[in-house]
Amino acid sequence: MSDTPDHAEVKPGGLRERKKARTRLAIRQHALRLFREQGYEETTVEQIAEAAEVSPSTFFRYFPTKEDVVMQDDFDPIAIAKFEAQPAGLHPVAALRVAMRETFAEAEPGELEQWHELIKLAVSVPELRGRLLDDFVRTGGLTAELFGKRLGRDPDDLAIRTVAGAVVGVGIAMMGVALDAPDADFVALMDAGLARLEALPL
Amino acid sequence: MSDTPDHAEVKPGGLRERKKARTRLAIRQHALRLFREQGYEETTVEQIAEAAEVSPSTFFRYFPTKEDVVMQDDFDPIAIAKFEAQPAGLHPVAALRVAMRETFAEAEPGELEQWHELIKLAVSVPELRGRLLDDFVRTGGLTAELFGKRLGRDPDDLAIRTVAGAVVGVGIAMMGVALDAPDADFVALMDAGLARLEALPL
DNA sequence: CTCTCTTTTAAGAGTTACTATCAAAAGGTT
DNA sequence: AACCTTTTGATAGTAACTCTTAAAAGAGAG
Repeated sequence: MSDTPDHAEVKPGGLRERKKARTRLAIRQHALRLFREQGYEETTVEQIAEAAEVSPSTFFRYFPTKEDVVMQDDFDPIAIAKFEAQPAGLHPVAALRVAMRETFAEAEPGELEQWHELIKLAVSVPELRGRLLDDFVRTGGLTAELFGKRLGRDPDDLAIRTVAGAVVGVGIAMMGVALDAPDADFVALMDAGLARLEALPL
Repeated sequence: MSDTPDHAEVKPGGLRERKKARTRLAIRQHALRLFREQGYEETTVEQIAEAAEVSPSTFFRYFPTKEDVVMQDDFDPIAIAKFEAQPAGLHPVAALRVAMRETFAEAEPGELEQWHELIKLAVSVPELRGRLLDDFVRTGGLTAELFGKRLGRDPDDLAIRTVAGAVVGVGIAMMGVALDAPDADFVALMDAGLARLEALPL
């Protein structure tokens, strides 16, 4: 109950934390490798655990579900900051475009590449696809909030929610396009799609 | 191999077919009742099977997954026909609005009510939500095709896919709104949202 | 270094959705 | 009644989780 634990407090750079991070990374990388080699559904959690040299229970302590190994957005918070940094007069969708372009431009090459691979995996596996879209919906809510803040309006305003929904829809559609044409530049597609949405009144 | 089976052909009005329909209905209704009473996740397939007086294996013969008991659109084919019946000059989104309004206007009151209940269930259960959105994506592809046909253009045209995606996105957003405000008229919301999309160039 | 507290991990058993197989039951035809 | 086909149920098995519990390992205090 006290705010000064008796013993063994969590040190930011302690062995414990480092080991945890290493274990997490190991599980993730072995999982992704196995998914690549033999497919998502064909890979069992047990195999992943074995490859990463941990027990299945440990796997589930790090990732609540098998899906979570694939699903984790690291881009959201960065993109949000960039969005909010745009000049106030800009159309929200325009601001979003700039934020998105900047975010991906700054990402490291390997990171972007892995992100593409994950997207492809997520889109092609039904189980993951559902989850991916779930994330999209969350993003839609977030978008509505950001738009509302920028315009000084209620984020529940129907017009705002409609446009935010359209943004999400374009994201989903472009993901489909990217699936059909694997070499397509997803960021460019997204930018072009969003450009059209700037015609929407707000 | 011949087109005249030796024995036991499928007669449209035979006992077999009627019994199958009855079984299917029984499973579905008992499942939905149990979901209502004790929640989706809390209800096991075994319970449903027992309530419907069939074996678990039979349950899975009728519905490949537990999710499928909830998920089944009966409206799509009707709405498609209505969409294609609209005059050619109309903006695709406008045609879609008319088709949607007519489809729901013709639905029987009980049917619409049950549909609302299913939507609410689907939106609130993560597992079903994923599936619902998957359906939405399928609908997006369908929409792009219908738009393409109507405009005499390639359905893979980026503009068309973008607008179709926006339609889907609005659907998702309005579903969210309907969740927040349970008494809202989903059809009216959808119509209002789509109205805004008519501003998009095509 | 050792004792002790805390966190992390492993092991085990159990639940549930789903698959596969195969024999029994019921529908339908001759 | 004889016979084929479809439907059904029983059984066994897999894999993703969940829960509980005890061992192992990190970290501070003496």
